[in-house]
Amino acid sequence: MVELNPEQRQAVEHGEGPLLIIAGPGSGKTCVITERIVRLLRTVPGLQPENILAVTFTDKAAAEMKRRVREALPEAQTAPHISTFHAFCYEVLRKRHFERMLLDEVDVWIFLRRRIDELGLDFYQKLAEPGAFLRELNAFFSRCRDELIEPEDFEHYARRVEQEFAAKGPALASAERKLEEMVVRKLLELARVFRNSRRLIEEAGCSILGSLIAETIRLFDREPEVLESYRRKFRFVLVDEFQDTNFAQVELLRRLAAPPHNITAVGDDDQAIYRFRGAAHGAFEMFAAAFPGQTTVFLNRNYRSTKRILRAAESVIAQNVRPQKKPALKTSKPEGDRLFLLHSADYQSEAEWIAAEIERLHRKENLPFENIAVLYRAHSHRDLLVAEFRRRGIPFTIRGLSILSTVLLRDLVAYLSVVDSPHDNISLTRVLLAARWRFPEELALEIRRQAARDRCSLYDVLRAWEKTPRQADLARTGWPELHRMLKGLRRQAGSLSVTRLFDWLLESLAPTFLPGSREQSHLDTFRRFLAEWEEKIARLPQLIGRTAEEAAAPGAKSLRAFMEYLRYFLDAGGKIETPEPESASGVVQMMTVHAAKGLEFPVVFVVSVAPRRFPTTERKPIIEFPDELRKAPAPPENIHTQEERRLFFVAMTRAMERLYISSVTKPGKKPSKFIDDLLSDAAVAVRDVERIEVPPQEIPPAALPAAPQPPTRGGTQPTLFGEAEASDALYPDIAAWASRLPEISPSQKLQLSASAVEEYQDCPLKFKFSHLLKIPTGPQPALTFGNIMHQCVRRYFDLRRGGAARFEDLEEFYLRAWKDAGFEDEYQEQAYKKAGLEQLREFVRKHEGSATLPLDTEAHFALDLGDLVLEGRIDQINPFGAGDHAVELVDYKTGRPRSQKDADSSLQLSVYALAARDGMKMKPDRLAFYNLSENEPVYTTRTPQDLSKAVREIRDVAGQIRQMIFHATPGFACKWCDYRPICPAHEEY
DNA sequence: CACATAGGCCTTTTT
DNA sequence: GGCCTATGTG
Repeated sequence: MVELNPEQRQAVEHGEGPLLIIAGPGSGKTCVITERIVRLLRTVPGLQPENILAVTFTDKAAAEMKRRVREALPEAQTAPHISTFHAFCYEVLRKRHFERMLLDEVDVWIFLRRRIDELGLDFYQKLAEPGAFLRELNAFFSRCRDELIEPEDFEHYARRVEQEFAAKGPALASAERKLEEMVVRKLLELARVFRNSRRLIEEAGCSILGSLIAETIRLFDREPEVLESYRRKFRFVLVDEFQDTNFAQVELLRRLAAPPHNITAVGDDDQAIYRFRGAAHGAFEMFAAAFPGQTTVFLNRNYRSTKRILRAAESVIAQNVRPQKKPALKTSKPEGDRLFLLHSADYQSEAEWIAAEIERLHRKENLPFENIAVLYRAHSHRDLLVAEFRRRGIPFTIRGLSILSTVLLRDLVAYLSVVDSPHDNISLTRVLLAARWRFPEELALEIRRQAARDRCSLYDVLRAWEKTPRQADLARTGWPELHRMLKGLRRQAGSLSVTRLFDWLLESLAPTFLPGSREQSHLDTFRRFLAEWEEKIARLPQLIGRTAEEAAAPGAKSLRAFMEYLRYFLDAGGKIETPEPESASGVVQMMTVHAAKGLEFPVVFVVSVAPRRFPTTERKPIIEFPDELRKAPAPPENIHTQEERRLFFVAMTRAMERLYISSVTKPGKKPSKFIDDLLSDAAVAVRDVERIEVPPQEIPPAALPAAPQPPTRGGTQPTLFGEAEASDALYPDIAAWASRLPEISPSQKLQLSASAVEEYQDCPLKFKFSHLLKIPTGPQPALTFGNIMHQCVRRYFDLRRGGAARFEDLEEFYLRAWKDAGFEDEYQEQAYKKAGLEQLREFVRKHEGSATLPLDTEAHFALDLGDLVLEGRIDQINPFGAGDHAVELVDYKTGRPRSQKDADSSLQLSVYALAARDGMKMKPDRLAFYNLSENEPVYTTRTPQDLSKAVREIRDVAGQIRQMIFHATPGFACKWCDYRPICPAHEEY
């Protein structure tokens, strides 16, 4: 028997009736639950283990609780039912012949993406990215499910709002009416899509994981005798992490725990951090309403942290509005070390200082690495620190690491992609970089140049060369061997299962890893992902085809299908994570604060506590849940900050002995709000906190031109390819390759276009890849479409020049010019095709009656600026106004409509104006972006000063190019960058 | 004080 | 690409 404190004992010994245990961090909560189960079994007459139901939120928590109970009751023949909410519901439903396959969020996304034409999308749709809103829509439907709102309920609501609008609409002012009309239209669309998606999923014999609870409640309400049998069976119900329950879950518990409500809820509202995935605000309020007459016990004795850590954590959480008065955390532990409040001016300095400190703790204080945890708010916040750990050789492990970003998997996926589509230029580029293929960069560059000239793929060039004297050059490389291997795999790709194909690929490459190594574990995880995919599509072929027949076609389950699935998987936000290692001894633990919940470490670093990082800025969901439909208590106004603060509180209370809080702010800027919170209690600020000013780095590395780095890998690690000799042959050294200086002959004038300059400004490395290394990318829907539309506009004016321009003629031209290159699928292609035709129809209508003909179309220019040549093509030059040589320059835009602001600040228009003025001796008095999507032009002008400024901007870029500055600037735009698979900024090791 | 502009950011996750 | 916040400007 464990020794219990008075509050713990009260919780354990409580008899019948609802019990609420508010358990602060480190207060021995799991122990209390376990002991309570043991005590109930010993004292309640006739109570058997199987009469107890205990629910948690995660598998991990359930497994842990099972283990503890088993240890406490070694003599028991049976065991209490301990599982997650979802597993419990699944079991209940299955006993009632529920045979549906469960889809998680990613698979729901993929399933619906394949049937996007059946969803009835209108407003929530994007041409360039058909699945763009799917995640938001699913999140919204999931929100509805958490509030027990079914498609029919939502439909009722939408209809009601529609009727209200019909009644009051006519009285509204026009602008307001339009706005409200839009709201109604969106609601009706949501109702329609909700209904359709539910129907499609059900027709396929599936159910959404998140709807299990609602379905179980429906079962209980429909068949009271089923509920009654569970009530009789489970005489006591215990729920862990109660603060994370949502309305549906409370409703489920309310049905299970009938009077006298033998339910025990354990939780802490100060640790509620899962609102984003549906946890309701005010779970304890709901508890009080559902189970009247509760006894509340506060467990506030902390067995984890020092007094100083607890006082600091308390001073932070005290800034939250807390409805419940609860006693402060106390401990019999010593005062302990002071907290270290670090302050750095930038993230690089922060990373270096922390890495150095960890090194020091390990060397000087003999602290084992596994005693140290680094916690961060978002995964991306760890990047610099990881680089620093690697540089210093500090061992670490990352929880929740997506293996697809590791070098090994990026390599293997590239091979798979080349096997599937040899014309995937980027993947082939990556494959050829492996030392094993001995493919010199000079040769690769020649091939890329040839591909650019011939407008074909790298693979086309390689194959063509095999029949020419250039074959001799190829023969000196590993290409013949690689090509043989790829062809062999490709021959089998249509018939072999992906797991077999993958095994074959591995045999061919013969990588060797130490058993238990990180690489081996990643490999195993990916292999398992493939096997699970095969099982999944065997049960639900509709995941890989739109129709069952399509999915059953011969070869449908092959590599092609998998690669497509993988693409969708990533679009859907899917992540393949490594399983948690059995033991993490000897390595620093890195994880998000969310992942750290429930864990404890002797030394904790909370990093990047900075404005907009921690707390993050609030981002409201694109589709907001209507207040009117909410059944759980309404959240307070500043809920976001409060939740972030709880997260910060959770982070702090993970520390047992020593806590480092690392604040980052540029000089003169305000630090994170949480730093103020930490220092809000004057006594704590003075007594318990030691401030450390981290010296800034001399030069932030991002500002440096990328210098070739010595290979840091290899050495003691095994080599990936058995026959490669050099130690750096483990992986293609993307970083070293990407930082090789390109050859620009100094005598040659730099040739630049407006888009090239903009590309450089966007990401210098991207510019280098495309303009200097000439790495070709594949066709893209937006570009294919844009190209066709430009041809059509040109055709229109050609027709007019020859007389009449009828829409029918243009239509015929359009359909003949159509190319199917690059589209994601038939749906996207048809959507584009339709939109283009509509735009052209409107274009013709709009230009009826206009008599002006262009002076020129697609006018090429090359403007010599002395040290560089500006090149480009002006879509259209029109006569404009009365002045001599006065013209209007028009650029047609097919994508997102450009705004006035876009036009005013466009470098492209400035360059056109420059070319017209200085190269063609015209007066560009008006510039226009013509938005084809809405058939509206946006006009702007440029003053001579504007043009000088543009020239300066271009010269500035040219100067940086001459200085060979080509670092990557990773950011949000990377999501759409074709070069991502070969970008060193996206390699994790 | 109201408004424009520039700069920095872009989560967390259940069978 | 869009949004939010801190900062600059009239």
